[in-house]
Amino acid sequence: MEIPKAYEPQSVEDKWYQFWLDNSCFTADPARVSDKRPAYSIVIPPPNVTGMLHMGHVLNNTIQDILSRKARMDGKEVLWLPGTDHAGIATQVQVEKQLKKEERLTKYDLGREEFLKRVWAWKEKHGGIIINQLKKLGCSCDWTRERFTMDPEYSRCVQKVFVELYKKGLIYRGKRMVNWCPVSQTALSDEEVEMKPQKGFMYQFKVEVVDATPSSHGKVAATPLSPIGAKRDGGVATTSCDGGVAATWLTIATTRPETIPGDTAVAVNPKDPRYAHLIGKHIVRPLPAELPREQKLIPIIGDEHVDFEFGTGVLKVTPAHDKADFEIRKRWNMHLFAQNFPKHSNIPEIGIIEIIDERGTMNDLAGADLKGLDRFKARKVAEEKLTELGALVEAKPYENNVGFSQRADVPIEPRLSEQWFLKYPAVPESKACVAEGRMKFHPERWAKTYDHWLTNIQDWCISRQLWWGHRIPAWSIKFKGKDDPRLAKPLQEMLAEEWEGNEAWTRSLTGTASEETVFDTETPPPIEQGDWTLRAVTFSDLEAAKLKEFGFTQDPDVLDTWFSSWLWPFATMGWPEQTDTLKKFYPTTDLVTGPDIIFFWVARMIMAGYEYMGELPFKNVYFTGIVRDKKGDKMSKTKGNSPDPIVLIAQYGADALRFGTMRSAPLGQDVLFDEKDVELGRNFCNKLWNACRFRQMVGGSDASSLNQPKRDGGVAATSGDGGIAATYEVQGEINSSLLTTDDKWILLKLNEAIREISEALNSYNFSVAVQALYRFFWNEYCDWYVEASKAVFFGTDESRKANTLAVIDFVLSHTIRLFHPFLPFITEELWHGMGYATDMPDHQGGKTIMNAPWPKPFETDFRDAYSLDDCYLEFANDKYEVVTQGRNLRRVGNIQAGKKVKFVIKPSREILPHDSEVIKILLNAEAFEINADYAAKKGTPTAHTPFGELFLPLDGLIDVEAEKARLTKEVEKIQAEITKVEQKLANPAFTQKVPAAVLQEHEQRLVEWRTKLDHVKAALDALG
RNA sequence: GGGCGUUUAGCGCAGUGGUAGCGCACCUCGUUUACACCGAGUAGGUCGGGGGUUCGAAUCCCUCAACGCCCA
Repeated sequence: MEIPKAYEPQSVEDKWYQFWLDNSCFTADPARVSDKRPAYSIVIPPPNVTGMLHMGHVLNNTIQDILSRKARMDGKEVLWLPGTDHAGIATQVQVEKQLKKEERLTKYDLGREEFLKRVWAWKEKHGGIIINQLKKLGCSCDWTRERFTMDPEYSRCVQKVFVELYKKGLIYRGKRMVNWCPVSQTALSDEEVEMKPQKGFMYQFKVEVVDATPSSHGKVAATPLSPIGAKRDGGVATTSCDGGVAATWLTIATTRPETIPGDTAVAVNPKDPRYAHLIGKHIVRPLPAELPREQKLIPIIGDEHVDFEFGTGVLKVTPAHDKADFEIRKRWNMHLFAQNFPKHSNIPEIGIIEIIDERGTMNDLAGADLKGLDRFKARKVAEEKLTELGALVEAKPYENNVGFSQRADVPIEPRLSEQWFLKYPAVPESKACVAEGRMKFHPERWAKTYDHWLTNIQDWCISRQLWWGHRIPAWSIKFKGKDDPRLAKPLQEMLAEEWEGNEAWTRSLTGTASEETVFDTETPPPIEQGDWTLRAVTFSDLEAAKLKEFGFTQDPDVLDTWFSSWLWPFATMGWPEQTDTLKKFYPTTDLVTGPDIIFFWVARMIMAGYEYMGELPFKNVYFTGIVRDKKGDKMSKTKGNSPDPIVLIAQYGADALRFGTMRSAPLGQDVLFDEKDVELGRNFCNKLWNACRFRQMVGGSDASSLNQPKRDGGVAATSGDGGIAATYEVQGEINSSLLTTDDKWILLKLNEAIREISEALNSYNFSVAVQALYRFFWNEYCDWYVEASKAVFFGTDESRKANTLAVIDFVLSHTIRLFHPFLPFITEELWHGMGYATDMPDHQGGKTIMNAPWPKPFETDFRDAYSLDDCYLEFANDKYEVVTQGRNLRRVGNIQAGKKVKFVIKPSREILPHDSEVIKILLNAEAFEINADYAAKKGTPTAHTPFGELFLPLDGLIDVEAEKARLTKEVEKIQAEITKVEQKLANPAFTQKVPAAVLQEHEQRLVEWRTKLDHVKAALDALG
């Protein structure tokens, strides 16, 4: 049958993926786990359910697939658990965009319920895309266990966890500064904010300093300050206008003048000699301009955190719109509180004025000039206004870091708002397991980053003002007292019994033991003297129904997406039930993810693992690099520098994509991806294909030397259109006595490769493993062994031919297995097509290469049986050196690559017929003559080789001058080396101190170089 | 400002104290019965700069620089 010369991956890949699915090859069975068959598990980092496969996914999932497939071949019971993430903001934004584009509607037009229907519809339509793409890539996930973070059971886990943490007092509600995204209109956690350098201006404006005393009703009366002497650069300035009353001015620097109306204080460092004496006085805030002077007075306070150097050393404090300023206010007010307000009785508590609304628009309190403007527009207007007032001192271009919303890519607005927060559980355990090495990070350095984050950990803002996500399982109702008629009778009774102090209590409204609700009350704000809030938290549907009945309303917010993904390793395995899957496969073995989500996800999973399973969730974490383009830029949709992996797969094959990606992905470094890598992968697959094709051609079924077919193939391995057909049989036993030096050489090389590749994989060094495979297969097997084997196949010794086939089958059947984790499709095709599957029991490769045993380095017995002594490595290397030298001579003689010529050697040792035949073929020589008495003519190109003096008799056809020049250059090179070694050896410090072995090695090196020099000089002389 | 990482041939990378390597690209030759998605052979490097330790440094130490990432 005609076999295609080039490998055609498309049909092969689809065929085998379907075969694996049909035969449940990826399905893990906890019942099969035993001491002899240990469990191996990975949970996939769940991709965004509506996302598309990108190069980052390719890298990440190829690695997981390699680990999984290798573990199967190691005889483990493997669970690679897949699934998708609902990805709150990302998905919601996507659907909103679509809605706007196609129907010109906003989510508010539809209402929450209807909008969520649309999101689910979107999910149904697009949710399968990325899963199918992973299948295209060859991922061996257990699809029967596929999970989605909003599956009903999963949602229940999320709610259960929320309730338990609330009960423990770790979840609380609070009015805090949060990172607010004015576009998505939701709070974001610190981790979702990306700092980006931003070009803007540093504005300096001056304000008047006044003495002020608060009047009895809180208003401040001002008297201009008498002149003071201090005059500093940019700091305090005293001006005296026309003999009038002199005023003192402070200069303040800011990048956000639009927030001036929100300033409630000015802070200086109490240790700053320029300003310390001003603490306790007030300044006149320039904006809003229309306010009466006494309403614009704000205090100057001291705060040790103020940087002397930054700006003018005077900081405007906008507690409602800046995190640091919020903290300053808090510190100051606490300081006053601690001192019972004695010292600075003229400085009241610092207030807080919100001037920007949730959409990033200035509100009424921002003043007539700014009101209604977008915050960036307002900045311009504020600048104009300051100029108009004569307050603006300067505006200098300035670059600073601004927090951006990762999703919406707009500057976040620090904003005070009511949110849910979580105090992280199990922090000490989580820190210890990595610090003590029970959990390993690869590369190790990420452990530091992890530790640092855990040390400075901040409470997690877990609420999001979104609609798509897990609704917070908290309900509330307002009431005035336990007798408030707004409360249903049972609630009144409950309050009467339980409501003492502020402790939370648990009750079952439905009277069922398994269904319960946690209750708690919130104190009303003191000023309003408003209602109390009765809060109820439950994950029980029955209880929730009851709450609704009693008039409770559910919190409108949803939980941060990561609040569901941090449960992923066990929630996907059936937790809280103690399922068999959970029992056998948790903790998981490896986690493969990007370092960009080390805080978002990895750290939080570890904490959840300890909190809920009492154990770490995985033993190893492999952090991939970031995939960049060949110029080093991060790949992104907006830049358009990210190739579509699916297009690449269609063009080159999934194996090629995997191979190319892994080959260029060094441990711990970013991956500079180039389509050339995929092309290389395709070429490699083609080489593999053709090497097998060669085996098939030399050992076809009509070859008399081959055994009769043993069986009829078994698995339907072959395709009528393009596969390799099993038209011949696998060769049987290798006959030790018939092994050539080439055979021994390649077997020893194979052994080296097995060792090297296994070691690389065990240490997660994938690119090293791929490169070792590449080198072994291409440079050692194809370039030397296959070529050398032609000496046998073109000969007449049938038993030798059969033996060589046996060696080839041995090497190929091992090599294909070594390749399988990297190139799952082509290896499965060849495994069957070459007939290697038929020699194996069903569960060990007979059915699929996936379960074929991973090759092990040879045992001593095996080496002895086949006389695999390392001396054969050296001998064969010497032989190939003769060939290389000979090819060099061809080049010297300008012999065209295709032309057959005669070589002569004056042997320095015995050369057996087989070896001389190999040399002849590898040199593409007409003849390889062994002649101890050969007398070369002047001008005959010659080279010294390990087998003796090699000649290429050409009857003076060569360019003597060019060859002389080449050899002269060679002489110079060798002489330089000799000088180097001689100098070393002449140094007594060297000869006396260096270890004997090193000294000996240097001495021998000198001898070798000198011999070589003699030979090259002789060759030069021979040219005349 | 603090931390981490990187800097070796045109490009991408190996190289844990003892003769600087691999792949790709380049250049030359070649369609020989596995493969032109191929084969053969050249050429190409003061190992980022400076200093130190050492008989000996790409490798260890110090320092500077550039680039990248993370945290303030």
